[in-house]
Amino acid sequence: MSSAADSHEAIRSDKLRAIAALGVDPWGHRVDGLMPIGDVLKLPTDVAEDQRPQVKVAGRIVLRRDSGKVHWIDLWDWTTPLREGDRGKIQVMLGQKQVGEVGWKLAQYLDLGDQVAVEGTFGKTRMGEPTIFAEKVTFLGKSLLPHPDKYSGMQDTEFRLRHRYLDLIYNPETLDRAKKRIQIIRTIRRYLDEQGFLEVETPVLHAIAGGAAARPFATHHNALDIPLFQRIALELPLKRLLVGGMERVYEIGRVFRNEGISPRHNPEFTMMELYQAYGDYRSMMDLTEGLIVDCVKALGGSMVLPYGEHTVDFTPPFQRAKYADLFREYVGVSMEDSDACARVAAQTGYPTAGKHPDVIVQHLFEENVEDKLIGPVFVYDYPATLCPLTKRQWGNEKIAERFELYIRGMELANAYTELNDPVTQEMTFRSQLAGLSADESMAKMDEDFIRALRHGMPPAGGLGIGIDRLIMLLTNTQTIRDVILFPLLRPEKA
RNA sequence: GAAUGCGUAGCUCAGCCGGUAGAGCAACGGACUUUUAAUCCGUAGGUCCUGGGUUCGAUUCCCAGCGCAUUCACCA
Repeated sequence: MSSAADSHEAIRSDKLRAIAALGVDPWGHRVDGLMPIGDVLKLPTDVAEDQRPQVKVAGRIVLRRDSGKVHWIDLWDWTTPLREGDRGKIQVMLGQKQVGEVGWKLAQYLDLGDQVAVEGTFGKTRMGEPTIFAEKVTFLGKSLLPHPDKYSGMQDTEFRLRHRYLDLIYNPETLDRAKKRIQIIRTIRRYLDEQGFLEVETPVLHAIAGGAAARPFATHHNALDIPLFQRIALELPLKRLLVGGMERVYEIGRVFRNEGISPRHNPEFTMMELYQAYGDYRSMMDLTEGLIVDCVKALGGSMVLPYGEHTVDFTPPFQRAKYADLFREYVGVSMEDSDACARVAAQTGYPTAGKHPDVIVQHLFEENVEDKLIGPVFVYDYPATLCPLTKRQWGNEKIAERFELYIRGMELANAYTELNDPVTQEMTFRSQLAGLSADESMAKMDEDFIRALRHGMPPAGGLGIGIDRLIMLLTNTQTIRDVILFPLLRPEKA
């Protein structure tokens, strides 16, 4: 006997043919009048046998017990998380006398992973288990490959990511997170819509990948014979819309950065950016707080959510702290004292020669402050040179009107009073370009954007939120790959 | 990109200080009309990630490669 002839797949294929030989389509067809299994499980079971309600459900066979003239299968559909206590699925009894001749033959060919619909009465067994006593079985689809272990499920990270469809079935957290993600994004849309923002769609393919300092993915348009880049930010097109009089706009969309992969970085991720005419970074703080509080509420109620070994308290108002104050507190010197900063940086081995003082300040901030920011805390008033798209404070050119929202050391939101002065904007673009190495400086100067600003952009506040990281935080997920259904993996070898 | 760890049956995992491998579940055959990770009897299932090296002999030791994970680097 060769192993191939004996394989799970071969055996299941044989069963599939046997099912077809019964005159039953092994790939199923439309079924009407189905009830969600979650709803059936809520029906009362303590009724007399002749009073049992008639039900009809469809789902996947996740467990099977065969005891002679009666088979028991556990059916699962997406309305009930698998493995949650013993109510994660519904038990179905297939009795030889009850399901008819074809139904009984069919029962002999059922495997874990197959999909069936059953009709029957709903009650409980002698042992008190809620059960559908099947009168009719309809075959809906064969699983030609065996499913994961019914008890241990799937543990291997790579296996889970490469078989997300199985992960969704056997690890309830996966489906739960996917649902929560949808709910959070829906909440953001509702919140912004209520505030009068318009959701817009801007191009993914850019001739110039601007709006952030990141390496883009490059592609090529054949008919025009031009290089194109996938967007790395939403900012520049949205601000053009501000110039065009669209006073409150936002976009929730995928951006792409050709950089490393880590528990917090996926090459494509989802960003929300919004721009509000006549606002500033302080109006963005209020809006951000309201938005996140709404998302937390949408998930169920508690304002204190677990994250890893810690908790995060989202009860408003969030703390607000000046960058310079935090800097002095944790670094021990004033960020305006360039010599002192350089000295502290040099002590830790950081090369300071030729670096702009603000770059050194930023380094020290990242090293000494960021991971202390348990938050939620709005850090505001940044050193200006770090923020090329941000308006400077009126009367203090060294300070940029910007904040970042930190929670558990993660940057969750980033907002500015937008720079609407085309002359300053062009200057900061150019000075930034001058500091970039050759491969980083690819076509970042967006002349058309400057031209748009010359036509007059209203003063405005702008906000960006990394949606994936927000969802990580709100769903207690430690890796971005688990809030994205299909994170990038190296392709399997053939 | 670097360091470390991991890769064994469909799944979850043992094991081998070098003598070509085991368990539970799944599968196959049989018994059982109220089971609950059903139980009982029996059977089969493996390129021990890939390629080299050392050795009489490598799944085990060594080297290289591939994949994944963690940490770091990169990353507004």
